[in-house]
Amino acid sequence: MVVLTKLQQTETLSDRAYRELKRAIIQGEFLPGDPLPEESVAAMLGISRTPLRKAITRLAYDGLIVLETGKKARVAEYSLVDLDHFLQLRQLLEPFNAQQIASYITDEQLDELEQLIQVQKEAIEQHDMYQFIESDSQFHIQLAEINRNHKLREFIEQLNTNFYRNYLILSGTLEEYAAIAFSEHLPIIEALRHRQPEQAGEAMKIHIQNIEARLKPVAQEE
Amino acid sequence: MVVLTKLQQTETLSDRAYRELKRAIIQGEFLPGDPLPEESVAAMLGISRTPLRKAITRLAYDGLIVLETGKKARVAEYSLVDLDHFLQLRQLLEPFNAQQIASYITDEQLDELEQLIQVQKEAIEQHDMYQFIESDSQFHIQLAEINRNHKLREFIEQLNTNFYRNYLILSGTLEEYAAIAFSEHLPIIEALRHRQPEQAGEAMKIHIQNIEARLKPVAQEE
DNA sequence: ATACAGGATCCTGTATACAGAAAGTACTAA
DNA sequence: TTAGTACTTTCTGTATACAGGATCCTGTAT
Repeated sequence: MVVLTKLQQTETLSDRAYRELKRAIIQGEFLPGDPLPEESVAAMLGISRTPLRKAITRLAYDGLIVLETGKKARVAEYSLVDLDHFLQLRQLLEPFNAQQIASYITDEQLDELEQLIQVQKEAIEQHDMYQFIESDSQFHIQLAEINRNHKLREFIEQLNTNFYRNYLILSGTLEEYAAIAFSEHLPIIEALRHRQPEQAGEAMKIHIQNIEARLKPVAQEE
Repeated sequence: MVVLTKLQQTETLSDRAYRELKRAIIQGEFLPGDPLPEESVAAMLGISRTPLRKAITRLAYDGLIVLETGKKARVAEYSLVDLDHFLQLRQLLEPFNAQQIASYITDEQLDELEQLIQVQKEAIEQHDMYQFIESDSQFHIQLAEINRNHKLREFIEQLNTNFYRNYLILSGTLEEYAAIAFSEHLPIIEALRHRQPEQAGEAMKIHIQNIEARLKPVAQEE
């Protein structure tokens, strides 16, 4: 007898509100500090406050929204110190991840990563910086999704989501770095392709160190 | 002119529900797999479903509760694989934390840690294993609270909360290890007391490696 | 007995109502 | 003009109602 896992039930309004709000915040449609009054946001989404409140609670846990009892929720604002903190943790977790998955990544997964690399290349050629950042972030998140350690996946995803949302805002001079960042992804893929844990970890470590180095000058300007 | 930060407003019913449920789950009053129907849990707490739902959403993010659309929430069940995953991350994050805080920990903070150590000692003498685990977990969480990296604090707290809740259940033979675990805390404090980052990180690394080693035999029995 | 169908029951997801806190506004006094 | 105060509006926190899905129970057919 064939056993299939039942398909997940229809997405709830709350889930959709969560996805849509998350997207809007990441893409900068709501800016850091913007207030998010429940009634009006719910009206925008065409739902009531109840499902929205759950979505807001989740976004607060993701670090995208700040909640204070009795006050309006607002889009989180990050300082450069926060970004540095995120990078410290990425520096710790992402090379570890790259090293681990090198031993069990599949060819299909490698192909999907190559596709993302391709998207990045095109984004650079078309000077579409939003697309670049989006696919860059996606590259790191997708690498994490391969790991069997679910908590690690969660952590890396959270760090990247928080980080890239702000990277977009901070780095006006991003364009010149995009090509470099892109080129650093190649040795990571290469090491994974050859199932070399050490090299994959090392390549990721170098990449994130460089992200940090590239962010520093921007921080100086402030 | 003297400026004081305004005191936080009264805790909401939702916050209290969150704290109370978290406590009940960690202390084993609800067991892994137990269903948590909103209506009855709300009735137990003497509140309505609305504030409870927010508490449940938060506990789900903490990993203490599992939510599936349309189904009853239930207390999360962890496998030994999950525990191993938590330990891998603690292995990465906690030595890093110990190393960082060594350079700026205050004497007051060290004193508070010493007090926790004292509680642990007493718990062992009185064979109060629940108290021991509680204060052991608290020791690690309190070390994280000192770090200025807020995300790191969050991650370590989450890992410890999830870990210790299950440790209690898994380790019937805990008593013989409690004294050893306790003794491993001493060099950590000692290194912090002398503001030696390297040694603090190393002591924490050894400690967590040993936790892992002690858990392995238990895993074999299963 | 075992498997299945139908119905009753329980429970979640959602909308809505309302009290009291927060925020905004306009008016008064210096 | 500025500071302060009373009033109004807005908004959150909470309770509650209800529809439809999930679950459980019962009885029937194999």
